Amino acid sequence: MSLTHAPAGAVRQGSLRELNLALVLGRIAAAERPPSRADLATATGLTRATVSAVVEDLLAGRLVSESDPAPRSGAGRPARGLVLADQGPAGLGLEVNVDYLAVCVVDLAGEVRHRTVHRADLRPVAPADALAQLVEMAGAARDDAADQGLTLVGAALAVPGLVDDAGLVRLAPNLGWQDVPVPALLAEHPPLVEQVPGVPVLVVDNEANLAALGELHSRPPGPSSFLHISGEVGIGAGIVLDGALFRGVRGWSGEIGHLPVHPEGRPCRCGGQGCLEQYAGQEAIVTAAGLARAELPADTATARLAELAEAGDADALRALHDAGTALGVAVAGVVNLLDLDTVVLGGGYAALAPWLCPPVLAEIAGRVLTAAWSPVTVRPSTLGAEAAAVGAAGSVVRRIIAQPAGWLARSG
Amino acid sequence: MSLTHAPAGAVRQGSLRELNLALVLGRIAAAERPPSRADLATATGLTRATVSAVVEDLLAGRLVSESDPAPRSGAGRPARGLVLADQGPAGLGLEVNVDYLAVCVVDLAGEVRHRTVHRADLRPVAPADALAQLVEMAGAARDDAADQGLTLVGAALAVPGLVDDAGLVRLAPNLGWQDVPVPALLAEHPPLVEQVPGVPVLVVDNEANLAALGELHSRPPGPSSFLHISGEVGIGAGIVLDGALFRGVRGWSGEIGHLPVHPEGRPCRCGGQGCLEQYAGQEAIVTAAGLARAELPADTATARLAELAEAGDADALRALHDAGTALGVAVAGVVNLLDLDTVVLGGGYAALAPWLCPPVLAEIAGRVLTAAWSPVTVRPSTLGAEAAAVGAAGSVVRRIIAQPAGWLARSG
DNA sequence: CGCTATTTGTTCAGCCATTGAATTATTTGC
DNA sequence: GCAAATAATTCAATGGCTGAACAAATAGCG
Repeated sequence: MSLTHAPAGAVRQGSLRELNLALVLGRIAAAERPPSRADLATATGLTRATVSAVVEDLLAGRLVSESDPAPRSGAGRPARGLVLADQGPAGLGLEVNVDYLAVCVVDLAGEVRHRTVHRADLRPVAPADALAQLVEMAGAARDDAADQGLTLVGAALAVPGLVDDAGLVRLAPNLGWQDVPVPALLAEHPPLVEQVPGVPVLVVDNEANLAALGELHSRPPGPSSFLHISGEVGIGAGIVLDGALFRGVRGWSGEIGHLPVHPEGRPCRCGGQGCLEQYAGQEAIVTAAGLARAELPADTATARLAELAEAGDADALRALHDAGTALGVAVAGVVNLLDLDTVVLGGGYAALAPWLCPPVLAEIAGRVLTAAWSPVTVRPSTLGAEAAAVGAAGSVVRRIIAQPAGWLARSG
Repeated sequence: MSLTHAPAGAVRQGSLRELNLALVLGRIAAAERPPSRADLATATGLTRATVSAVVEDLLAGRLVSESDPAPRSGAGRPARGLVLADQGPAGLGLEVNVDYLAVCVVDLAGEVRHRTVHRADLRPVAPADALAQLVEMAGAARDDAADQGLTLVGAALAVPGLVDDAGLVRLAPNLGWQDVPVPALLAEHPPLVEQVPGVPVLVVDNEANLAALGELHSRPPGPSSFLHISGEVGIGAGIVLDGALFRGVRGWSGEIGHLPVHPEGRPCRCGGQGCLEQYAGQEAIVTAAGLARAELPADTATARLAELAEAGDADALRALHDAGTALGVAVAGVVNLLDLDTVVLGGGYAALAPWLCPPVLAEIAGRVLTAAWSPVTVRPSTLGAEAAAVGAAGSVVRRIIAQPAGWLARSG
């Protein structure tokens, strides 16, 4: 699942071109402003002749296009800028969450070209029905994308739960899903995307992982190692190390919600005691703020909390402070362990960041060994509400950028 | 420091050979039994012709040698097995610890070909003097290695503390070192190793990191992702993910000793409260076991504890159980976060593993979300006392294996 | 013992992609 | 209008991989 580095396998004759296609395209994608062929040559270390040849392939495959020359001072023939094509391959992002379904389409440049959200309580809905609705939304998205000259080449589905390698959703507790064979259920519908060598038709992954990937690929480019925490009913984390998502041995990394913060504390539904989720999960905060859960559906709890805190409600402020402290204890442990310098608060935490950040930073300052020498940044996510869907779609186009040869082979 | 994947930079004409040299050599190193050229061809996907050419380079550079044909049943021309050369490049491992200096030499195959340990309390010794003594030991090691046909091509030094990118030891609290410019101090002595392109003359790193690398490269090959915990006076961890050591953003990962296990508990010298070190560090265990610290030098405390536990001493058993429980809380958090399936207890913990493992496993079973589906192994380190020195030397030869082109260019 | 089947390893012409130098293209500045 | 400067392309040369044919060395079998 690692997207950034070259294949560990054999380097055959043709791999050379494959690798340089990926190298050049990756540079174009990472550049701040449209680079010229000459820029790419100096940046990559290839000769201008090679870059020209590689770019010609990319242009022919409609992965990049020439832009207006970037204004430059000085003499000389003006450069022709290269940008990722705004037509061509695109990724389909899908998300099933507790209180909404989301579908979006992201193009090569990372722009969201289509977005549909359907708000509904998904807990009483059977998985097959939820997926059927998602497929319907995706069909409309594909048509919209086609009108914009985009071809969907892969899909990724975000779910709030544990997913195994085969795409089986083992357990999504807050959604009430257990052992749902998503790929099999989706296979009953007509295919949504075109098959391209090297790009899986469907990837199913944890929403926290995909939201973290979205953050990784957001513009302007941020750090290449960070922790992305999705605070919803449960608390999940996506761990990005050296520009790649770390999924763990079985793909179940990031269960930060069950880090013990008070080992002899409140029992948790996971069987443990004193898990973070019991102190900083949505329900814990709501309860601590003195709000009746019954009158607060999951999808408005966060907004209500932010509203109260904004108004200066003492109970809400105290609840958020306590939650932030518990979160800070857990984050301090993670930072001590992994030596990260950035923590992103996403999901429901994004809106609560103004009140959560101070106590988190305080715990980090007091508990992280190296905090004195190098500061840790804690900030809210830059992506909006359906970050996981955007990240999912983005993960598809990143595959094309990492391995353009497959797409080029397809389009002749 | 990532050893497995291809360079992220340009893939020039000659890189092809470089990559395939590394690929083939890596396969030879990883193989259980000496592979033939044909085996390598099928394993790598290269043609037999290419493998022959690549192997010829490796043979000419004395990185591999042909072994007696492996017994094989069936018809056909017998294969000639390829093994890593037992002469040629070797790595120098150095270690400064609280109570000993260690030097060792490891060959390409990972065999320890020389080992010297000098036991002494290093705390009152000035860093420059300690390093001078180490250099003297290393000189003898180099001569011994040369007699065996080995050429030292790089050195790695393990220290129990935080090291920055430049090799500056920022802080080694238990050794009493602070801001010690190790590379500058060693540069005052005659060079110990031959310069080889692509292999740094000296790497300074945390002992926990290097011990973890040693575990990673030990035979038979273990898992490619695990946590290696060095329990000494302080508690450090080396984090190996997907076959590569994860060093963190600044190289200071693995400070597991300061994971909060009782957030409002005992104050720690790091400024935090309730850090693991206060409950499972050597001093904490010794104190809890009712032993007077004064009469127990650091280097015998662990042995004494094991002795008492073996004899059934109730205080010692209770102290170890409590320490194991605290350790288990921290480890459970790490496993939840990173989804690892193996935890290795090294350093002083290795000898105490029989008493530490049960409570650690109990905490994991109770606190890890996925424990029910997939078990976590907790076991003592297979390397001996000076694991960090062996790992340090091993890290040098792994560089040669990952980038053989540099050595081959040198030896003509 | 000799023949065949089988597997290993090498040789060699062909080919693909990169290289580096020369060439063409297009602008700014004087 | 011309020189300087930068961008991009063309093209013969080169290095390394490929695939097929060939040589080498053994087991099995009559």
